[in-house]
Amino acid sequence: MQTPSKTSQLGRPRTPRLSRKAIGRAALEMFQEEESLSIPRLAERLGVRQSSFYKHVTGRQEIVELARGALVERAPMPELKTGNLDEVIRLTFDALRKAYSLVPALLPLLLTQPVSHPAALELYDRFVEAFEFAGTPKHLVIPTLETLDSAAIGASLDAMTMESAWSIADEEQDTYPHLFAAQKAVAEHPVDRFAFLADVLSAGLRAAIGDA
Amino acid sequence: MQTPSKTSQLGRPRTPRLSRKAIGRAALEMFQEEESLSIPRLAERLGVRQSSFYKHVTGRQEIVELARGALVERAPMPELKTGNLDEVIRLTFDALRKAYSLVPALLPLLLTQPVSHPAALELYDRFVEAFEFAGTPKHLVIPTLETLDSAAIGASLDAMTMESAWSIADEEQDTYPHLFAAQKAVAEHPVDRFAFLADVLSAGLRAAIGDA
DNA sequence: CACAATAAGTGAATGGCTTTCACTAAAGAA
DNA sequence: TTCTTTAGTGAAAGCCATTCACTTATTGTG
Repeated sequence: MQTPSKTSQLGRPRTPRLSRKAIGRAALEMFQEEESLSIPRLAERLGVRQSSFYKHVTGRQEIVELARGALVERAPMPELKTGNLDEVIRLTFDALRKAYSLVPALLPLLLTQPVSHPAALELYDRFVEAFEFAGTPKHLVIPTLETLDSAAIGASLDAMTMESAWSIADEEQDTYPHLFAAQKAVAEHPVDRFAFLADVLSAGLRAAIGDA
Repeated sequence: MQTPSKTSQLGRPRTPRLSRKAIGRAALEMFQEEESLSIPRLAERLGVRQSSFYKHVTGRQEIVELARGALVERAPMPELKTGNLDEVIRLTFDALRKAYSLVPALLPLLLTQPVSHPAALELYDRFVEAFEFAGTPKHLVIPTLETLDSAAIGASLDAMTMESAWSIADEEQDTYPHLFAAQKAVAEHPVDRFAFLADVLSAGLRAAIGDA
């Protein structure tokens, strides 16, 4: 008649097994490794049953938002205390694309819900501060940030749809002659997409902001 | 003993009830109206059982690609036979964003799979032709198109996450002072995001292409 | 023309998913 | 100590995509 040391799993555990932070981190990890999020599988990773999540979180969407938080916390915030607009543009773009590139599979989900995680809001708050410090007119700061954010997401997703965004079957090459030739041209003379985008954004934003 | 005129629904019908084109159109319509795609509900719309789709299509992803085709066919192709680079940039961006804005809910799905629908490939083929005609170096045409495409998608998605991409609770306004102030500034002095982006892209791409 | 092969639907089933809810047991407050 | 709240469990409901054996019509072949 031994004591039921058999960890009965039922009832409140002596030490908590879950927390919002742990959920966010595990979700991010899962996105990186499996390119998708499933609550049963996340539960398995955390040694817990699926229903347990709903004590900490209202649903799937909130888990995604926690993953955003975990992503931001992992991403290093650059020093932006320069007054140089070009530098702020490039550093911001680079910080964003580096973070996003870690988890391309998460991006479509991040895109469809507003940013509400405190860590993410704080990050953007600092970006805003830097743009204002660099002389951006107040009403253009948000559009500027949105532009950089979209561009960083687009670039990271492009990198995910590896190779090319356009998939042309061999026998169709003559049907789309210009597109096919252009793909060949860039294959033979590779262009660093990130650098290209950074140049475009830098020149474009400086022009748009300066004209204001 | 009357003949079983009761349309038995079983076996091959005298006239086809489905086609790839019809599926694509219905899927696009469903995305517009319900902001999501479900095969059972799509079957209901088309007066058919869910399993029927798999005679025309290999799976969900292919239905999404057919929706892309339907979207392209609905979108009007602009006249691009000008040699003016700025004009080509603006017309391309505008054509893309107009098409994407019709179905923002579809965009995250389009982003995650390569373009393979013939109508879409033909559209991009013509864009490529126009950029070459306007003097873009061959190896920069694809990066340029990708930039415009990402920007158009980003802008259309921003418009979907209505109001603002950043959701700050009232009691947190002081926690993110710069972000909050910037949001107020743009609210008081509204900026046309599409026009802003078009200006940025135009200036930026012309600079990047010219420098090549 | 007969008849085999193929094509287009159906219906039922499988296995995945998210979410809810009554429950249990521990922690914390009064 | 007793009461309330908290953090887990387990079972179930209701979605979803996909598969497969089946039926019936059409198409191709000798």
